[in-house]
Amino acid sequence: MDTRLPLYQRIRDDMLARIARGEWRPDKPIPTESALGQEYDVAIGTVRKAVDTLVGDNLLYRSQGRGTFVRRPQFDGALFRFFRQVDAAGHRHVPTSRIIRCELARPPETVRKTLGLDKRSDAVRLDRERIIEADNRIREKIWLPAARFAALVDTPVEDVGNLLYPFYEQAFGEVVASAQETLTIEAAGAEDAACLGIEPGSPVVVIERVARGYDGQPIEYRCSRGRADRFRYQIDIA
Amino acid sequence: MDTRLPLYQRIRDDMLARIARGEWRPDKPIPTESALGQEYDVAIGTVRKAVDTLVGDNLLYRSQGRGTFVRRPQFDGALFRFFRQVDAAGHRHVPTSRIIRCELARPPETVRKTLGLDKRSDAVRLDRERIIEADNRIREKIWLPAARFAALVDTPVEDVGNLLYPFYEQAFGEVVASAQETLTIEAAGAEDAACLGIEPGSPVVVIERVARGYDGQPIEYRCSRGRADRFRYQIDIA
DNA sequence: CAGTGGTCTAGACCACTGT
DNA sequence: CAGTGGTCTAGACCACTGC
Repeated sequence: MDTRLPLYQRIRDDMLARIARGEWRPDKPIPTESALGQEYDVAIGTVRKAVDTLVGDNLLYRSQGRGTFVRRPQFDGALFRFFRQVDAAGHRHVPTSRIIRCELARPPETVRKTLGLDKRSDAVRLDRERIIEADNRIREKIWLPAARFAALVDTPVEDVGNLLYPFYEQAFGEVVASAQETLTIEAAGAEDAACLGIEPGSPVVVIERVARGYDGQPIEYRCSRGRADRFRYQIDIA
Repeated sequence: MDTRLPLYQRIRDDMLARIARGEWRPDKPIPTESALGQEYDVAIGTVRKAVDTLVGDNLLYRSQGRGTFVRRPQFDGALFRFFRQVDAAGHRHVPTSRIIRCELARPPETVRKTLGLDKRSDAVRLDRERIIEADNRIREKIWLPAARFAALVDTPVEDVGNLLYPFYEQAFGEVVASAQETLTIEAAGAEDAACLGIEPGSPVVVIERVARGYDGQPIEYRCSRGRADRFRYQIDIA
């Protein structure tokens, strides 16, 4: 505990650690402000300021009269913001997912480094196809650290739902709290072209994602490919 | 003034309006907290809370011992985040800009609606080429409301610098405070292919941007095109 | 040194929630 | 109704800036 930092920042850091280590779970209330004030032996205003910063960072949310709760991160849908998912009639499609492969394998060098694995360790490889529209699919190659996810290879694919992050939390207690995505364009190879229903050489959008827990440790590496002509991404800059 | 809103929110709204109408200018200090407390006839803590929200939204910044200042928005560089701008030696390139055309013209329907112009009004059309690397250029088509920017067509192009937003502020007092960008991929037409030095049909990244002032009113419509094979975009999701 | 924002406290009162 | 967070106040003391 760095005593040079203001009290409210030290309290903030401690609260963040309690979320990261799972002492406070998503959608569950944290102790009341007066209880925290007593526990940390500070005035309520100081606790409020610490809570304010975490609310500002979207890690907590307040509900007047009920309490303050841990935010459950919700961005499994982030990928779908990238692709048009509205059909001619204006209906939204919820993409379905199909797991093609799930096995222990030796990850490529870049994936190994990204996940922070040592040289000799295997990882769980998960290949998946997602169907946004009849003629618009996404191919995903996913890598997970075997240390935490090895049991996945023995899980029947029926037990894994359409969305992976809720499944990670339910089955392994791993909560994805943030992610970094890198977006590039490349020409489709023969295999991708066949899978995506386009000509070889047609442009393909490649989205690489590293998903991390509250503590910043990498949980998942994911590489998704889809046809570029159905791609649309919108961003607000402030 | 809606008296149902908390005091600090009403003060926040009023301060925002003072920024929007230019009473408080970028990089200039606003009145001290105690002065604002007297002016609004509230306690300093209430002013602090109002200022806190504006600092949180990045519209103000504090400097201890000096004062609180209006943030000068800085995202003219936002476009460059999209394209690789580091050469083989690791040096960063500052793109240069060349204005190709600057005239009054009738804007396309979509541009007219985006800028909120009525049917009969012209707009300033600005075509520009930006050079990121020797073989990587961007073509920009820019539209500006004639009501505020008509004098631009009589301005020598030498007076316009490499960056447009600082010029808008210096010459017209218009400050760009936010923007929305939409990113899609399309096949290069003959003209774009020639300009960008690629084969017709090659993939091109299209970035449409609407730039707005502090008050949310549209200031500029901009459409930029560049070769997709040099494109890279990185985003953090939290 | 005077003046600024930064931190921390203490307490009053209000608005909302669930029982 | 009791308990929660939401608003607002008032004031003490600290740390930094510029003259």
